[in-house]
Amino acid sequence: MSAAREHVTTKPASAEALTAPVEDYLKAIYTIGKGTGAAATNEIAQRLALAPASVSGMVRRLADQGLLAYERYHGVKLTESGRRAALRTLRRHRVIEAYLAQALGYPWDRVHEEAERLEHAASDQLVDRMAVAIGEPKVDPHGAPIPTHDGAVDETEYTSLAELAIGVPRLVVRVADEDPAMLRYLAELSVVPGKRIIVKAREPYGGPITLAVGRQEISIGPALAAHVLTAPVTGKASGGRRG
Amino acid sequence: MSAAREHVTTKPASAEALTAPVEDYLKAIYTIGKGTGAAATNEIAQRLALAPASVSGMVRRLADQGLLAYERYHGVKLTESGRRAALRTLRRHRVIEAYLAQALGYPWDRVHEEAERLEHAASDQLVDRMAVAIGEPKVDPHGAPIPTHDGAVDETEYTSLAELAIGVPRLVVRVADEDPAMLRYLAELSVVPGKRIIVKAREPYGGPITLAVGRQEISIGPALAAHVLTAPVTGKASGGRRG
DNA sequence: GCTAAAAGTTAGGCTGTACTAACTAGTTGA
DNA sequence: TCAACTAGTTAGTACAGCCTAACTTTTAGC
Repeated sequence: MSAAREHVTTKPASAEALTAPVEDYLKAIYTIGKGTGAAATNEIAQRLALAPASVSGMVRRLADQGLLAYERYHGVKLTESGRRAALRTLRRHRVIEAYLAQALGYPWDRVHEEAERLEHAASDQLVDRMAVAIGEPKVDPHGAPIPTHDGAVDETEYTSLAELAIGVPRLVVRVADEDPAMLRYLAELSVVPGKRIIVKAREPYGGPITLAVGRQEISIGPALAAHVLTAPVTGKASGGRRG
Repeated sequence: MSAAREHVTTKPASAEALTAPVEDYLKAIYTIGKGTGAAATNEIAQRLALAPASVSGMVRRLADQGLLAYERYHGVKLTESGRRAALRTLRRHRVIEAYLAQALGYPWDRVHEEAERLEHAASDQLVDRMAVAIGEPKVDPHGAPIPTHDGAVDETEYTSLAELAIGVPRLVVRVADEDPAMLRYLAELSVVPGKRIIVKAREPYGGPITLAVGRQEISIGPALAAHVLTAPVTGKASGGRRG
């Protein structure tokens, strides 16, 4: 009897335990708005593979809950509370990805899908333990920055391979994480975070981009190149970890 | 239009991807029926903390899906397919519990709650990797047997501490996993899987049971004792692992 | 400045899972 | 044998999320 009394389910302060779909909306809105900007209904719908009408409905409910600011016909913006929730989910997702890759040997093209489900089920507690177990990495396996426990995140904008100047050495810092086939292809080409590359040539009208990766020379299309982000090569930055 | 058509959701062969509530029902029915017996509506309702009416409804749908055999007013029994699904979930749950405890240092009173959510999100792939990472244990941290990948499980029935003969040395093999406070209390008393115990005395009318654990002598109530399962002490069995 | 296209919304429906209230079937004890 | 209790069911409702179809608002090009 007195033992049962002790079962207090300590809720982490404000958190009302968002549903999986809600977390997905917030994540999408955050990613579209890059943290601070606005997101259009259609863009949210496309990213979540939902009908725009569904987004209209959900968005109104989320606004009622104070998670986002919404003006009819004019897109949405996360509130501070919505932003915090989005970053919490993003942290979960990326820590889980990193953990799966580093601790369980998951191939980097499969971590995203698994994390997509686990991020809604794992507690913050568990995620923190995972982070500690792999040495609190700053980025996930695709180079995306991992938000800290209290919502700080590196929002540096990087230049994609598609818009790079020719002849300047760069460091690959991040690649898009959603398409497994693309990730396998990039890994084959050694275009992975931490690699030094130089754009050698770019053909006009959507033509191929030629680049040097290590001692190899490869050609990729602009659609793929747009999914590879790069940073300047500096003395201190190297090896696939930023910080 | 044509883009929407492409949304093919490649289902993994037979598995229709059960929802979390469905998996919970199957698990509950399996546990109540000990694998083969029947489960009463009210018992399912109580275990899942739902209204009996809700169970009636769900049970009919599960019967339609071929997961269980159902005769109105006479309880339900898992079909072979239902049993397989239940064991798949049970395996997930217990491997996750074991992994959390062994690989991430989770305290044994918290693994159950976390696993309760993760079991619905983790892929079989991930669960297998976790199992390998901790050496394919046969039991979870509370001593519950872990079903194998192909649905085999140790269904040995053990004698609870409440119904034990006096003076006979026994081995604790399993404790109930759901109540964190109870688990902390048991750990305090060193009543954990693998421990040798002897019942020294039992008072009638629900009175305390006195037992020797190591060099200590302790007294517990029959309600608690019923949640501790024991096996005979043999030469080969020892140390908290069965098999 | 107007009109057509694009973007977004509302209306109405469906499914899954839960609830309460009211009813029925099965069981048990006098 | 049947009344009363227990167990289980049906009926009707709700809510979250999704959908399509039809409508409205905004925007962009002339």
